[in-house]
Amino acid sequence: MDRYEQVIELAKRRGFLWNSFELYGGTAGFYDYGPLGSTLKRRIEQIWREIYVIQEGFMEIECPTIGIEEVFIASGHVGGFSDPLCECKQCGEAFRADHLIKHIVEEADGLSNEELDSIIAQHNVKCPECGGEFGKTYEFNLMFKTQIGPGNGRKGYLRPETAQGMFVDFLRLARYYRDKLPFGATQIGKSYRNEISPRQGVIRLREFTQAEAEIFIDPRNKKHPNIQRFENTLLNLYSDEAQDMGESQIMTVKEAVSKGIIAHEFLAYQVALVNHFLQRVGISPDKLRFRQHRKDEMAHYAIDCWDAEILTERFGWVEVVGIADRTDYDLSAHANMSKTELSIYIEYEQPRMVEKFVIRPNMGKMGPVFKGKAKLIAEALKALPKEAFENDEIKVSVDGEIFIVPRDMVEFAHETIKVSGENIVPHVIEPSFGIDRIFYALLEHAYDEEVVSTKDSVEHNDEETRIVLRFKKEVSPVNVAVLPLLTRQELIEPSKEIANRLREKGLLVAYDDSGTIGRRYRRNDEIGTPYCVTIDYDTLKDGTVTIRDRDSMQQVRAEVATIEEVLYDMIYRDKKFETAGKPV
RNA sequence: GCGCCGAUGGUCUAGCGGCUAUGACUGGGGCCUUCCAAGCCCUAAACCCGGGUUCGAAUCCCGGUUGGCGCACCA
Repeated sequence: MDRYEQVIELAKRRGFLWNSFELYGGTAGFYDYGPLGSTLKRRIEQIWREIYVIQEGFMEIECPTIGIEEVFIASGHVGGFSDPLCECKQCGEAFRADHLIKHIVEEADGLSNEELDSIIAQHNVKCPECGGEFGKTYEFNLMFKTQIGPGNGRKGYLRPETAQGMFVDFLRLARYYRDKLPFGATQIGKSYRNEISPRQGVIRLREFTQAEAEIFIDPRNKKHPNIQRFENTLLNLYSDEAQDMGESQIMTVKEAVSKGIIAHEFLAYQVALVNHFLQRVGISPDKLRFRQHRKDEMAHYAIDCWDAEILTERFGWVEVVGIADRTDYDLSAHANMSKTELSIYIEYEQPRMVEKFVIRPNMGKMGPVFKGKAKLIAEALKALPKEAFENDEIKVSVDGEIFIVPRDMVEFAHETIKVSGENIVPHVIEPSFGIDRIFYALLEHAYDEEVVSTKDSVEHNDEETRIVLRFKKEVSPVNVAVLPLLTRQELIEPSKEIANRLREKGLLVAYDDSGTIGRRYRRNDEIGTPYCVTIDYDTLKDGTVTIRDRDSMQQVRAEVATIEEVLYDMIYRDKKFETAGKPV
């Protein structure tokens, strides 16, 4: 069994991850999060919220998981997702069917699959790799399609990313933030991609959870006001250049910016923030790197793009976060599609006096001549370039009709006007997290097997393996296990009382009185519970309990009276275990 | 979507045409128990689905589902 299998086996057994629809045989690409899994996932998301929503101030919004067709036409997903593919029967190589016949037909992209098939057959197109014959063309679309409403209602798609919702709401968001850049919005939610062949467990899913932030910034100023926070933070960077050499480099954020390795300060801050988040939830720093997209793999509109990658035993480096400067691509695309300006008005510090060529149609003269069309013609005149007014007669076209306007019907002049600002289309910085992948990486990095001696190891010379999930305390799905040492009424009652007090404090508590104490400790090690509180007969005498530390298996005796504060502080406030009570 | 290999209680597994289907661990109940998977008793729990071959199929064949690997794909 390799590490992946061990982790998945444990996750299945203990209620972290289950195959969806198992009762009916299961379906690839879908996973259920069990009781501990959904708790762990929620705690990861909660830390993400704390960082992005509360600290950075990028408010969370919630958009539908179904989007209408226009949204995905604008975003490029409709076009970019439905490539006609066909495969060579001989070597299995897949090709874009329309590309294969480009040299035969002019407009190859508009053709149906059947038309493509017949052209391929007619012209006897063979596989460029091996000369083999092609199979049928099929549609390759990663979006789930659906119908909104009955009959011939609107076409809809399950969203392939949460990002579009935030672009579509841009004007509302800008208003909410009182038209001041930079601002950002975030969304945590499900996205859907109908993967051809999902594998690798939770690494590639058809329904998955994304946490995305869309940060709108002034394209002329990509500095970050709070960059000093991370200036000296060390990042493991696998830059375009480093990839040529095959080795990543560790350097400070400051250095990465000043050497131009990361395109600009704002992006560098985001890379550092991702680094901070991943380590806080429990990713090992030595299994984390940031890989820059190569020039040829980067989307054409992006300036710079970095993936956070996490090292896993079976899958190698797995991309878990993408951080990109998407420029004004998305806003411009939606502006075009919706015919609505998506920009922010930015006032200059000082109003500027600008020379301008002004056109003033004389409506007194034009009205009698052009009657009802006069107004439209005047509008069209205003849109003409300066050169159009050099002749005596000005040609202008309105609704396909050409009008000749005598020059003396129009006045024009160079004027100096006051301009106090301009409309700017913000650039978008997008950190996009795959929560499910982070979840898996966390399990794998937390998983540990340790050889320990058992109770009767002296007699039997026995050793056994202890499985421990070494979760960070603030993410582990159970904070504290409360265990009566023996299954006896006089111990069970005070135990339940203590458990209730811890719950009132907001801690995630598991109460367990079945089996021997050793068995219960191991059970809790396996699900990563950082502390176990055990109630014994001394508790009844002197009001103390033992607290056992998951990682060291050491125990201290602590006062029952303040037990909830002590545990809370150890879990959330970095209080040291040794200070919790007297060593046992 | 193609090729190769697999699928047996919750988990891991034995089985190789002749069952009433191994075993371990886990789970539940009990006895005993004063801190790291102790012991004893009891108990629950499985042949992925559908066809076929055969007197007889967990076992052989076909199809599907599903998992792994390779190819392709990953906007």
